[in-house]
Amino acid sequence: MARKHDHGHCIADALDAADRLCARSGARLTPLRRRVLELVWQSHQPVGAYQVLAALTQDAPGTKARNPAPPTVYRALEFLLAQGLIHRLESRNAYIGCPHPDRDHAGQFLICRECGTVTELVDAAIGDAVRRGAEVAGFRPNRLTLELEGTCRHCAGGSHP
Amino acid sequence: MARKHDHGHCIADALDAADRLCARSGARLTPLRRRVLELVWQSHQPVGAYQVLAALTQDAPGTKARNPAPPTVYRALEFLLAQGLIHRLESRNAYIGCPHPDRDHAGQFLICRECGTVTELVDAAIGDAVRRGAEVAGFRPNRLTLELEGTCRHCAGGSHP
DNA sequence: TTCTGATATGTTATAAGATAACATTGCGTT
DNA sequence: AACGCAATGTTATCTTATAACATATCAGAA
Repeated sequence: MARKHDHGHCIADALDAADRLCARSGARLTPLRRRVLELVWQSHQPVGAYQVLAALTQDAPGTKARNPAPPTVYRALEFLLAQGLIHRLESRNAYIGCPHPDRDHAGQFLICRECGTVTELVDAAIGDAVRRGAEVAGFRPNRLTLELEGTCRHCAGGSHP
Repeated sequence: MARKHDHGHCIADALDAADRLCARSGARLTPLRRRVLELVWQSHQPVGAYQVLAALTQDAPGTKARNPAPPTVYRALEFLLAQGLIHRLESRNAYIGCPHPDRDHAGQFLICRECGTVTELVDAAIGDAVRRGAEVAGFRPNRLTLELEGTCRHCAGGSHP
């Protein structure tokens, strides 16, 4: 996540991918759900459910949802999670868009303390190590939560301290 | 965590270790904090802050804290976390006693969906893999959250299904 | 011993995150 | 048009967590 990039492109890509994925799977990416996905993608920082709610509330009053309530948002988020279009960051109670919703994967996240940017990792070695560790303990794994808090390349790097 | 074990022993051990650790470090393990630690150790299932609060409320009315409020509990939990005596399970918003508070380690947890039992792992291979993955991304790691949800040996095992 | 400053705890109020339960809408099918 | 189903709206409430300020307690200095 470079400091400067065409984020509009990120959003457009994500929405396109979502359209394709849902078209293929038959899942209904309704305008509301699509809008929530777009809002979650506003940045590479995780977004809270109530931030999404606030943004929805800002939407032109002419829109369907004139005064959305929490369940509206949580239901949309739930749908997007189920489709693998977003992830939930447990350590932050927040949500973030998934950059490769097509691939099946456990979320592994690097969360920067300085700038809040979250980078998703898909590291087979980590997955393997975890699986092996679980196996030794006789544990049959299902869902992995892996969140690493620290300092990202940009915030640590000498170029712009 | 076998189905049957002398859990009183677990608790006693944990409290002893806490006493020793705090004595050495100069941290003040007050009666309240010690009591909260004891309550967190009531089981090998994670315990919520409000469960601790409820238990504290049950304590003999003669005790100092006749009607404790949330901050009382959260402050004690915060202290125990800082001393490494307990861990927080982010995916559950709950707390669990640390079986080896002396060792410096990142929390790696196996959480059973069936029985709720949490086992703490200290797996160097996992830690290494994560560090390596972070390094490749130019990320300087600080705090690791690793929680694996699944089925534990006992609940999966054929002996008592 | 008494004072004092720091740390710990009490108290009140509220913020933030999430869900239960039921009502309504909208859309495709028959 | 009538039905059935999925999505959304609505109201209320629950759980988790913290802010802000008051009081108490303890260790060490005077």
